[in-house]
Amino acid sequence: HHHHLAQQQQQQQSTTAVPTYKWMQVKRNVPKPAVPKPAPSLSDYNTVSCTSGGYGTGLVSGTGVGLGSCNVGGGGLMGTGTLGGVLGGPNSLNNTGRTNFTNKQLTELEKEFHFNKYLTRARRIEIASALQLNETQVKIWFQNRRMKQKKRMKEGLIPTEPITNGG
Amino acid sequence: RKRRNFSKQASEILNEYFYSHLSNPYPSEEAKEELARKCGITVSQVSNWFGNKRIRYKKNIGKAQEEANLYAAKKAAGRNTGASPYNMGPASQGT
DNA sequence: TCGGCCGATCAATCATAGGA
DNA sequence: CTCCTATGATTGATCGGCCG
Repeated sequence: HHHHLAQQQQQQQSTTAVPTYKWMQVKRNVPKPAVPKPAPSLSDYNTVSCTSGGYGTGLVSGTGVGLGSCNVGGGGLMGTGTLGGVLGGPNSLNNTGRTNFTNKQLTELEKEFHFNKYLTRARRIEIASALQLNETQVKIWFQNRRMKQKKRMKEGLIPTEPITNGG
Repeated sequence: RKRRNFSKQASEILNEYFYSHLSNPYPSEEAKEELARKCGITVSQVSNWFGNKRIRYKKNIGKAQEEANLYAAKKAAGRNTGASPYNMGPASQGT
């Protein structure tokens, strides 16, 4: 019940032709598909090509797409983080822009999570810096983590460790 | 850990709901609970199923999905003469 | 008005089950 | 048994709504 409207685009009478509904056209602001830069210049790395606009018929839920396209090189929150690691960061960005958290990073994050489920600005900065992640990355990770634990509680009432029942 | 495919019956129920609400295949929490009960799976599994279904349907728009639609459409039409299995509120559908 | 959180969802991917 | 596809689960990241 949010960005999805059961709005019919076209109602075809023929049974073989299915109408295209809004939800089928919903395209999300997919993260930046990594930076295909085999020859990263040591100086002019400022030219971050973001896929701003240009979705054509795509129904990007975003409001006035243009700035939120790139999750990296943004502003405010992520100061030195730079998710995409424009400077050739050690992060494991996937071809799709999805960050591959390393075991170490996950371990640290989990450890912190056990310490406290919520982070403070200061704490976040520390962790982000320590793990070489974006502040946003850390924030989102905790966000997802909380939701995950909540889900676990709902199903098996067992926080952490999805023990496989032997039944 | 071994993943188990849902029973034929469960898949049937889920598909019936999906294609019966193709215009808005976003079951409400309540509907999910109902589906979960009828399918013998958890609500999360129902959510996963719909999530996968929606995404995969989109990836096949123009292929065989339309055919699948036909399958359920007919089915729903015939069975709805009495107690329709889609009595659950979809997700803020209609007014 | 802005940043953080929640709940739901997306989109890509992993690992396995099932069919030829 | 092997190769390929279908399918359930996982998860980083996005969307809209709400709150201080």
